[in-house]
Amino acid sequence: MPQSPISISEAESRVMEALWDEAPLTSEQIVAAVQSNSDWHEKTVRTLLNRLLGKGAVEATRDGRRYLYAPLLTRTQWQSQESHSLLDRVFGGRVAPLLAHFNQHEKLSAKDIAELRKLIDAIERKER
Amino acid sequence: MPQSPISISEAESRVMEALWDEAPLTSEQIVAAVQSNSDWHEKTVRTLLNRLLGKGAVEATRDGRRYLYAPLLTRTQWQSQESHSLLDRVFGGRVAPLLAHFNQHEKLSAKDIAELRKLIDAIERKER
DNA sequence: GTTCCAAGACTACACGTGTAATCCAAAAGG
DNA sequence: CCTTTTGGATTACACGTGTAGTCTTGGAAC
Repeated sequence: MPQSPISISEAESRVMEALWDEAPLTSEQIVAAVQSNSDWHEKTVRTLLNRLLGKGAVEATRDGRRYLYAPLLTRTQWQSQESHSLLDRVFGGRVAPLLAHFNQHEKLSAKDIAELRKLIDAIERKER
Repeated sequence: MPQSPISISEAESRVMEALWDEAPLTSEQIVAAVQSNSDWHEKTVRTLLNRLLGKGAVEATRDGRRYLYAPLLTRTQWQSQESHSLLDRVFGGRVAPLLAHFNQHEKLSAKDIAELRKLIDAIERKER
């Protein structure tokens, strides 16, 4: 259990993504990875990385004169937090209304639907 | 089509909820409604209401010496915005991984599952 | 009419966040 | 050694947000 839920900002999550894809990384590698998907200044990325350190979302271990950074907050933990937050804030905490919303107001591709059916089937099989 | 997507904050959405439940309302009624679910100061609620006005998320029509407030941004629009944002930011824009996440990492109640199955069935019937 | 009051308008202020620039120390190069 | 480089630490600053307080103006009450 995380002692107290670590909350990260949108921009910070972009930096985490780099580390979730591969870790540990040097700050230089992180900067490069983030910049491949954005046009942020190197300084910006380093600032975000430091804030993540301060929040305890990543750890830094010395490696010679640099640090190697690795995520402490996992992608799954973060996805849970964000999903929960959306569900509670916007859909009264229930999953079905969320999906219903997507069905009625967003486009679900045929592929989406197929995937969802598979999932439900799998869930139900396990359930019984 | 909303001219440019209206973005509202978490606190502001609490005020919108009052208006989504019932509209039009006077500011006094809004304050009362919001305070039934929170302990915010009346001034706070009025500030949020004014910010929503400024953003074009609500409209105010004069009624004697007061205004009657009504939502312009609909609950459905807001739910779409928020859902989309979560999906794009956190799940690469696809619905199935979101549901898969809930399945693996959150608890889906039997009722959730039943509702989901019904939904998928309904969707598929329409689809073919 | 003058006074008082309430609804709304305007102002306040700290904190997080986006977005960097500057400062510093130790390694690397000469 | 002295200088340059470079990663990291510190500082900057505007904007949105949470959370109110103060100001103002047009009726309501005398």
